[in-house]
Amino acid sequence: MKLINQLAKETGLPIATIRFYEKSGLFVGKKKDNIKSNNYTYYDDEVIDKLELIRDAKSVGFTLSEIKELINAWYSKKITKDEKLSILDGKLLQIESKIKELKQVKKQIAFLKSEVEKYDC
Amino acid sequence: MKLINQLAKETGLPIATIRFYEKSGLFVGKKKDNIKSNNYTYYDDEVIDKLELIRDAKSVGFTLSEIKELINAWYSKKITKDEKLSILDGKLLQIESKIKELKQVKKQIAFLKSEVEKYDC
DNA sequence: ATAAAGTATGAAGTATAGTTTATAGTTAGT
DNA sequence: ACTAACTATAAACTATACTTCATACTTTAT
Repeated sequence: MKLINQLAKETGLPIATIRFYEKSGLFVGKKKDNIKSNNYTYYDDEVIDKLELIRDAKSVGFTLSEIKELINAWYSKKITKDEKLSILDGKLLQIESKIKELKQVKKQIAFLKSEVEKYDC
Repeated sequence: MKLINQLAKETGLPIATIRFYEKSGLFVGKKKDNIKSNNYTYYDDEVIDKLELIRDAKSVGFTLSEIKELINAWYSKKITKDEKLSILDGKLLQIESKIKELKQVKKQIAFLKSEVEKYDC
């Protein structure tokens, strides 16, 4: 079980950001009832995976609420298997389309490059 | 030469968004001096290309200021050829890394799917 | 035992990317 | 000629995603 500082070290995310994500419902930590002196929150290793998923998914243009939906598709017990699979398939489609758009942008940049090289503009 | 309504129709972007992008310096339109009765702005076809680039690049996580940098690398006359090429190469690297992250996210989703299918959770 | 570092919480503040509203003038269709 | 649709501009407003601040308590190292 890890404290928030540990999460920050392992993921490279600022503590305040991790707290913000937790508050946004992207994951939860646990309070230890047997420890009465403090109010610290403990996180298990699963949270590291979630934070890394958040980091990656964000950098390719997913919003936090899309990521939340994705995470819930896996971890939530409130939705059926079929609903989970359909959410995951939806995300896969979204990713395919993002890959297409990235290739499109890449093509445009390659074109710009060749133009810059051709004419000494 | 196109009016803003035309740009909106061709790109699918709201007029207000196009105005916002123009105000943000992502492109410029032209006022026609010979027409004295109105104050309309006219855009040439290049602007359509820019708007499509903005749309695609945004959807894969580029910020407006990153996109501006990219567009300027091509259209600006104020920077040298080598500077342009180095900016474009930088963007290509950024795209490569985004593609890697997308593949990573895809892998994670595929894994989640297989788990959902395996155990009937 | 005390100072430095860590944790919790709430609230306010900031940056980015728009969207909406208000006002006013212009053009096009009938 | 007149109405509907279009254009311009500025300012206020909104949503998302953080970041900073203030306060207070806890743990760790020396």
